[in-house]
Amino acid sequence: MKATLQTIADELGVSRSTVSNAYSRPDQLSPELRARILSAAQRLGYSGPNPTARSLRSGKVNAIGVLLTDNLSMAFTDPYAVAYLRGLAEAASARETSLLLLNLPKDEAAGRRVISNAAVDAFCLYCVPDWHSALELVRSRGVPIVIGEDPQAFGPEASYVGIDERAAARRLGEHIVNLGHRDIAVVAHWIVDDGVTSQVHADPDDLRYYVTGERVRGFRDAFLAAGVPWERVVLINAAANQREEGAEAAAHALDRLDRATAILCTSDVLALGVLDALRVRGLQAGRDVSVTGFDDIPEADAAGLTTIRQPSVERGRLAGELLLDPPEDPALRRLTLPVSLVVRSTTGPNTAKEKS
Amino acid sequence: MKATLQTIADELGVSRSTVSNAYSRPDQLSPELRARILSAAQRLGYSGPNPTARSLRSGKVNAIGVLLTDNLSMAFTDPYAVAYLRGLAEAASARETSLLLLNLPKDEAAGRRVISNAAVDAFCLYCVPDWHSALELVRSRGVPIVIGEDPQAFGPEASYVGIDERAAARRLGEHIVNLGHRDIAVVAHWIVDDGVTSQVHADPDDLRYYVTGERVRGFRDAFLAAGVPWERVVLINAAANQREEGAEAAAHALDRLDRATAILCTSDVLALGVLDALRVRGLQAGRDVSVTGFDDIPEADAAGLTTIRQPSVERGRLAGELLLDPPEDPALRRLTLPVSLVVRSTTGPNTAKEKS
DNA sequence: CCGACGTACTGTATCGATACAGAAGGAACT
DNA sequence: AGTTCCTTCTGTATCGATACAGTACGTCGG
Repeated sequence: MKATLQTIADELGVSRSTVSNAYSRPDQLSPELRARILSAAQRLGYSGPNPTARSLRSGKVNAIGVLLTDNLSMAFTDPYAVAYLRGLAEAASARETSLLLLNLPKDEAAGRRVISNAAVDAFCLYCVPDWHSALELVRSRGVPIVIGEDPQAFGPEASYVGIDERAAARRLGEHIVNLGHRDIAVVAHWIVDDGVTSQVHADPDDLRYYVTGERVRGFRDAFLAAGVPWERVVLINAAANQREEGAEAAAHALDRLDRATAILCTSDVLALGVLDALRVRGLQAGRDVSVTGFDDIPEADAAGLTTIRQPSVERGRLAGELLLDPPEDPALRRLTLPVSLVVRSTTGPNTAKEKS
Repeated sequence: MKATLQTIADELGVSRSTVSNAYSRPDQLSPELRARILSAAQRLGYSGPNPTARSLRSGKVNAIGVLLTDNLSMAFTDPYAVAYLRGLAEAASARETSLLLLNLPKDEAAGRRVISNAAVDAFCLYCVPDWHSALELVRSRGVPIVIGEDPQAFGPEASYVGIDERAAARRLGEHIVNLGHRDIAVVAHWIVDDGVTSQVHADPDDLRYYVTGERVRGFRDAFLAAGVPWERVVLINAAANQREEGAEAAAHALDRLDRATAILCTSDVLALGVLDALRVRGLQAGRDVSVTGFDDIPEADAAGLTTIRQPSVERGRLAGELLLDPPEDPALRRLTLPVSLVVRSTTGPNTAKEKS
């Protein structure tokens, strides 16, 4: 039989309310009585108010639900995701709030149960496939939501912290075409049925994953403005957002007669893999082939990678703050953060002979 | 006014129990009525039983609390920790249980509140400083606990999944002394007050962090057995378990006249940093200087690092299983997993001229 | 025709706390 | 002395569900 507030109250002959106050509102009772209560609690092995009961009554859980797809290790492995989570955890921790990691299993019914059963004050969605079936259920829970990707995904009532993915990607594309590149490959990660890293013919509007789609469309915007038709661009699907897949993907751009002179990637992780592939082939990034990434993860600096810097930690931190201290003004709940183009050594002028 | 079970019950003129059964025990009512209930719920914007209330009544939360020190990014950055968490999440997810990340803040009172308020069915402790003040509170919560480090930390009632750290380290030490090395440095991460990477004079029994202490003691066991006194060993404190600090620490072993011919590290991450430092100095690992790690993280293979392989993912998975499906027999709740010595290219015979 | 049984649903007690109105008693002020 | 106020504690209602015993009603074998 576990001790409860009532156990302590009976022991000391005081009311349950008073014992509750000893924990939750110490100013409501005399210090002496409070000391007696706490020592009786210690003696009886009572470790403080039951969190579940407290949550039921007070309506607060002090937890944010973080939705992760079943590919959970991605959330820990991808440097951008780690940075985001760190920012989120910082904001939460500062408010004595914890993160509940909700790993959505493949089975749809099980996923619905996980969401329904999650005791949380709010949900944070990031890196969640935007077509996932359980998302509607998240909204129906009626708690605050913050999203980090498609600003339209949940309608205007959801908070949003993101960047203008497309405009940012366009800046990378412009940088590349301004350097004179015309034989261009794009390495992107999205979901295709076979899940193999390979060259594909795809319309950027068909790519699953909002972020990937926007970034590729941004590249295309730049190419079209410079007179490079999309058909001339080699689009390569990376089966996962991993360095190895980036290297794999690069093979499709490098090991052919009309070798690309520039490879744009939808993430730094993929770009690092592309750089690996260059190294293996004795090619020099920035001279023989230009390479760009996206995100500016810590490793990008050491690799000299030209990329878009985005405030990843800040994104997470702001997401947490929007959930826990929402501003009155709805406009302030939809934040688009600035990014910057970071030009390093992996991009340079096109030195290849111009095709006839 | 949010809808509850009662709202739906009133709407349809049935009892609250029946509505509850529609969600939790579908076999207790006719399919037709259940369909009517679910559709009324949809109409009234009811998203299923309130998780908090359900938890209060049923006594289950479907969450495991994972204690992390305030250095939260470590948990996501350290490859061993990531692997462990992945295993834990796998075991939890298979049982529709989520992980509640409890980030203990520096402030002690706040840390106690975080632990007290955590609605969890069990706690998992790993990578938590063993001297942390909040740990006693964890035990007093009276829920199952699994620990991953010092098997004695919580007494026999806590489950335990670990390895024999000391014996494993001893195998590395024996490998090194068998190769003829006598001028040895040890790079270890523990907590000292100034938090600077530097050579120190310390007794292995004084190192804070159980794991570091055991591993260093294991090294010493091997040295002593081979006749190498501990005083001859250079012990270097790495300020953090990070690659950069490993490189920094290596300087203290390499940039001196009596250069060490072998450097043993308490983790692969540190060892990778030591290898970086060798490379910068034009030294070859395994020929000029032998280097060992610990853990066998994925990067260790590529680096050719001699190390101890331990089942990191498995450790996490078993921890989750012990918490969620505890075996009857208490002996089966205390698991010591096997490890293996993996000899790769970073260790080799001592080729330095023997000191006079 | 009767008792046993199964199905479908109901009603009340309960999980363990907090909120809030209120009571008792003493101090302070007029 | 009477009023007000403050401090300190009490008592009841309530948060939103589930457990479990109980009821109503049909079915079925003997």
